[in-house]
Amino acid sequence: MTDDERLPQPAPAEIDLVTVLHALGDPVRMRLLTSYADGAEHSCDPRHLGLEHLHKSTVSHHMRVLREAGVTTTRVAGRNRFVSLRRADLDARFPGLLDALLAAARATAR
Amino acid sequence: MTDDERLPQPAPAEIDLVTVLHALGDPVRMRLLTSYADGAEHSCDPRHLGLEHLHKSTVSHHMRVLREAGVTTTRVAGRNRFVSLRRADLDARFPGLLDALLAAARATAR
DNA sequence: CGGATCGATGGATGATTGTCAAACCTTGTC
DNA sequence: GACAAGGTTTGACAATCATCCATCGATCCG
Repeated sequence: MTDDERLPQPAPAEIDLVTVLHALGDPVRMRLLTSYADGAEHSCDPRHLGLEHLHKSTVSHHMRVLREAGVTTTRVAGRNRFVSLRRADLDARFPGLLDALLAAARATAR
Repeated sequence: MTDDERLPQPAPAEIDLVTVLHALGDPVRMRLLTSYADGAEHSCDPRHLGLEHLHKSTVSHHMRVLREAGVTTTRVAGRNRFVSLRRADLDARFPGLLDALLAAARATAR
């Protein structure tokens, strides 16, 4: 099976603010963040994310940046990856930041 | 005289979230932000900012990035520039974001 | 087994970026 | 006017980055 493994990610205490902001300072990754705001797990398919124009390897790259920054976590299940927000870890380390970011993204994206 | 002019900066409504995050996704500029958190005006001298190791033109570059992102404003007075946070504009556009960022920076920088 | 699917990986490429150095410009000072 | 002071601008250079393409690995399905 090899289910329920996680791709490499920083420990909660190692999440660095500048690294997180750098990760989110890109329109594609900000788009991914807003997709993940529902708290659910998401596949990596660009077509499910409003990123049809991007190559799948490019999306894979962006998801790696988010994961290595500590923004997301990726669960491996079979040949699928399920990506979700590390909301609890982020809220614990940077209280209010994630909510402010998501609110800002929602307010300006329409 | 030519006092009290401002270097070019985006209008409040033009401040873009991703651009702001991109600007702050750099350790030097995050350091500048925390310096500006007191709300006061600051000179551009690297020695007044804990950036003695950086060339003055490098600091000038970083301050330009912050200003063009809408994070700071620069008042020209004689041969001096006075840089300060655009706190009101940022709070109006992204409520809670600046406070969360500064709190996060304070919490992790010591 | 054979083929298809999901996604990661490695290489290549063009664009962006952080840094320094040197020159420049404007303003204040002698 | 000559010179110093505070910053900006330009050029150069190395490093990083976003993107695509091709390939690969593992898993699931007939």
